Amino acid sequence: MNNTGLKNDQIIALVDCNNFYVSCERVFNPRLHGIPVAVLSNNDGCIVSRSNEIKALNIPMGAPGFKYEALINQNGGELLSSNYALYGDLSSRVMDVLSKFSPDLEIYSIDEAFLGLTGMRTQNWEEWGHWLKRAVYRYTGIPVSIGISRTKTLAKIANHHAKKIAAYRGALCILDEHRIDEALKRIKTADVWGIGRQYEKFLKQNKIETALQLRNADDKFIKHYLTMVGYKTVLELRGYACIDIEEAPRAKKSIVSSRSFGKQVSDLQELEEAISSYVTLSAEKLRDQKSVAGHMMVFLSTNRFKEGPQYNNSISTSLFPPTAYTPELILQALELLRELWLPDFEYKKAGVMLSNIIAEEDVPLSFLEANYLDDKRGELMRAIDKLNRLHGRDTVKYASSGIAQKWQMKQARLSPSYTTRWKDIPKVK
DNA sequence: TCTGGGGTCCTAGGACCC
DNA sequence: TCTGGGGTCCTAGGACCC
Repeated sequence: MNNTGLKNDQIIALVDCNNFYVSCERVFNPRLHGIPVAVLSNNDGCIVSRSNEIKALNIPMGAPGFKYEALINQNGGELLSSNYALYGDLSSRVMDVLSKFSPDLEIYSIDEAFLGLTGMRTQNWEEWGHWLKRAVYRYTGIPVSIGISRTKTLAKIANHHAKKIAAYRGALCILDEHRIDEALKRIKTADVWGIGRQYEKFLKQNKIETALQLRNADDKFIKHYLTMVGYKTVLELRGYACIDIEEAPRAKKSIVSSRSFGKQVSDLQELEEAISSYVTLSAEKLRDQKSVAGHMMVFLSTNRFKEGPQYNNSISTSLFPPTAYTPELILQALELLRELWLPDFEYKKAGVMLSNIIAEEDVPLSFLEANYLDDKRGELMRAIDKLNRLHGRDTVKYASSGIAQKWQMKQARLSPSYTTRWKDIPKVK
């Protein structure tokens, strides 16, 4: 809740990249324009980004790729592996452009940002939105949609319409009551930010189907059944800002690294390699935000879509003193894994979660155990992180992560890393 | 053959204490 | 006969987000 909790004169824009991963692929591969294109999740599993042509074929979000491969091919389309190096890089370019338009920028996800516009002067916000949209496209090649209103939740709704209704040409501003009512009337509760499938179902049973009906719902009823979180959503629909723009990203309270394997894995040693890679990744993220973890969990599971004996289990340990020293974390994780592992199962996925995360400087003093940051171990981590940042991930890696890595995920349809790897830079002939 | 990965917040209920 | 009531901390599970 912000300080006032009162109806406000804020102006907030939500900028959302259209079909982001597909749009990234199209920036460097013009052949993909105008044909159905979908991008798959890790391990070439589910469809996580769809071009409009894919949506027109009624292929749902999250569907397993293999089920729709034939249909996509028949329509001259393409299925691609996800290329996060590319998307991450294009995302920062988009955010960079946005930061020139307002100092008040919250990067909400890889393809979305809120812009605080309060205090800016313009006669026509929609015109301003179209101008911003053109600028982002010109500098990055990424098409975006822009919604402008009084609260984040309302800006999301404006954005939704801007994207869906062609006449708005990608930007919509809803500030006066009449326009807000019109926008809310035309949106289902499930399309409201904060209302998911369960709440939609529940609300429908109670004759609340549109955002407008939700906004007008009884306070007590909402608080009781949708908790305070849902109540804040309703207040936001009424124009009371409850969710502030956060310019600085908050430190993570938990960090998970997990992957499905490219094949079934039974062998303990292969699992050890995987776990050790995941720990390495998690610890890097931990040090990136200048934190240490006080708790670690390792988990392991079989393929839930396959017949046969299932095993799905986890085991955890406390870390004292809390640490981000990779070798120590690997040691502990492997110990946990050996306890967790049972022979004769075909494993499909494993992972590591670090939690009880605190800032480096908040590590309690201990007479028994020195803080890793204060001795050679800290120096080592800083040196390795620097090398990997400079020369690419895994320039320096741990022997326990293995060389062969036969369990690695499948990425059969990966596009080149046009912007982040020298040898993949497109050549102009 | 082939079904992702990474987060947050809130609440209820149990354990424990006085 | 009569079986309190409040506080805190922790965890598991459920809702949501991208």
